[in-house]
Amino acid sequence: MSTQRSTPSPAPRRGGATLQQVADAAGVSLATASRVLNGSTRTVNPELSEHVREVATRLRYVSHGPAQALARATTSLVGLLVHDVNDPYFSAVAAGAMRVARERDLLVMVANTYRDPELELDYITRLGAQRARAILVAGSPPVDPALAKPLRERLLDYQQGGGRVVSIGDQGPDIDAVLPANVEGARAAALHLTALGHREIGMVAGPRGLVTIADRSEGFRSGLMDSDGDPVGHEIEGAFTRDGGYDATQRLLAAHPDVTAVFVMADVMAIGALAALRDAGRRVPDDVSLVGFDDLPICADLMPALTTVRVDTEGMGEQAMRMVVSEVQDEGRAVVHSATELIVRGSTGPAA
Amino acid sequence: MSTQRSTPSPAPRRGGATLQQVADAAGVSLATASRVLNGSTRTVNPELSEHVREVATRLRYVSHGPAQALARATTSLVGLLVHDVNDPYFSAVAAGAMRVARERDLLVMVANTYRDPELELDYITRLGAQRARAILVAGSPPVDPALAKPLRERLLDYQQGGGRVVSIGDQGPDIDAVLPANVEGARAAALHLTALGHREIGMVAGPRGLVTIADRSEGFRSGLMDSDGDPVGHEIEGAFTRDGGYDATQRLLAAHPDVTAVFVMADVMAIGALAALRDAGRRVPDDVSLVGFDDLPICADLMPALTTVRVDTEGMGEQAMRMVVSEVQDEGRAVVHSATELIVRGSTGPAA
DNA sequence: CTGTTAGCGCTTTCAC
DNA sequence: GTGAAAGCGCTAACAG
Repeated sequence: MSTQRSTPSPAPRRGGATLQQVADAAGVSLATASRVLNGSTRTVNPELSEHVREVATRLRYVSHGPAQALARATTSLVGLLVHDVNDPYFSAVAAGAMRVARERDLLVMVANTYRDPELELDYITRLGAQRARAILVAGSPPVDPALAKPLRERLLDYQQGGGRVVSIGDQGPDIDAVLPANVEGARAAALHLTALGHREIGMVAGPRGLVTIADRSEGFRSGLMDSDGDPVGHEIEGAFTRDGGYDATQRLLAAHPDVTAVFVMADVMAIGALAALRDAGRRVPDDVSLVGFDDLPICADLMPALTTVRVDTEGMGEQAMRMVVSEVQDEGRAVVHSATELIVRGSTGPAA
Repeated sequence: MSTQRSTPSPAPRRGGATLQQVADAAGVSLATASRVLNGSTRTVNPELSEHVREVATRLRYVSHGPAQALARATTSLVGLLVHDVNDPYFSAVAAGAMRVARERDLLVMVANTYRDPELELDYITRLGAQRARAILVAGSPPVDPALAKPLRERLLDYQQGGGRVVSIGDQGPDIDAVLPANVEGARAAALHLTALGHREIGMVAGPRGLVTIADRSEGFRSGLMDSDGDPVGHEIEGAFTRDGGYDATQRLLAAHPDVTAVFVMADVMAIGALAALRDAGRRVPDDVSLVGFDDLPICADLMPALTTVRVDTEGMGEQAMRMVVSEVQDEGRAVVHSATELIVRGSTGPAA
């Protein structure tokens, strides 16, 4: 576009001085400058070192990440795949992960996949292209092996290329994971409800294709099974959002007006369920008891406060990030379990 | 650690094949392979192109981001500085920013600064070192120029190095910004309350050092000023969290038991305020009206639903990210305003 | 403890 | 339309 100049003017350098310039200005070799400025095990004469450091500061030297990555064949970048950062569940996981990333001097690239398999694959490729040192997968994998396979394979590819993968939720063999006790938590919720005398119980599920939901559903049913009085669960599916919960609850009430308790498999949805119950004129917990899952911070401030199953979301994020920087196990994959706990609050009470 | 080998075994390549290997396998030059595989304006014979593409796929070639960054002197990485991703306000901004980042094929590195100035500076440096193409600053800057200066200067440094900076909130001259109408929104809240007949009004502020809070406080006071009946505002400061709001409201009630309305300058805090009011036996809105700020999604589902000032958080995130990739203005900085709107719900009513 | 010297993988003139 | 070659900025042997 611009006219060619015969004397190539020294374009204003993009990122300050280069290491070479610092070395020259300090009267040392490139190697020495490198050693003092960018962490090396090799030791350098303290005085010289100090001098180089001064010159670097004066020249506003800033290391060139990409160049270092190229030379070192490794980066300090970690990818984090979430369904949606704007969902409190994932933002908590992200916050946990970032806390330890910060301690370890890692930069976190967050990718919102909107639960779109194509996007997920694409992001993994892009993170691989950036030579991210690791990828954290926070979203629940699909139950259907056919659907899970592409993701899993792409992850394995990436892993084989030298990257580390840690998943929150089971992505199958060879992929390290931290596993929330969804089954146990849901089971506890069921026992709680049946102990209160509930027999006709609604189950508001999120997308059944997700193992998270499948596990919670299964755990709840197993709890029902082991309770006296032959309690029965009526399951309905909804979108993984507030409105999805609202909508599903309406349908549940229409189909089974006699339920005295509802188990909603995610708090985001439970918020909608609470609204639906209210709009339907059902008092909580007097007419209908409500139990959620995840224990989002807002739960305690809902009216009534929501009984729910606590999941240590931040802790899982931290744990996953810790695994990323840990030594890889020689034998088999690393699996860490994260406990869940039933938190009883005001939204549950004895059956009417 | 491991014993030195005389024959340096060809270590399993970290990221699959290199461009050179693809070129060789395809029987073309490195340059040609580069042209077909990584976007170039130069045109290549369609057949040859197709052939190279096939070979690349077969060899599982994945471009090497850092190497490209080095050669091109530019990256597709953007930094996003937030106080805390786990705060719904920031996670919404992040979600908006990521949506357009995705459209533009940009990867977003998110940094949690916990409102720590040191950390902020450090992250900017690190993002600069990674040669991030731009930095989005989402957190409110400090009011005190002395405190704002280091951040501002670091940002300017980065910008001078060729990076783009866009801030949500005013970081001063030369830094592009998207500015939420905090003053106007707060003003509207005041007018709403005084119109309902309130005269003794509590103001629960977040950290007064932040311009966001200062603006909201100022706007509210100006609204009070322009109202009839000489309404008076009692301001109290609290931490920028649910508990901060709870605590500050308790103190407010103790100091000014006669308030009939409370304006809380952030919804996160308003959630705590609502609880404090409830715990103090004040009915909302019968005894005390409550107005928040931000319009977090949960507001509509609180009991009562919270009257609040809507801020287009996601929209601001989108806008900011859009500015990042837009042409830089030749003259002066780019500033975009984002409107706010009072949303009246159940938490406000006529003065007792 | 310090300097020399190969690259790391890719882009981009510049010739052909 | 295609290839050869010169780097981009830095690290890591290797030799002194």
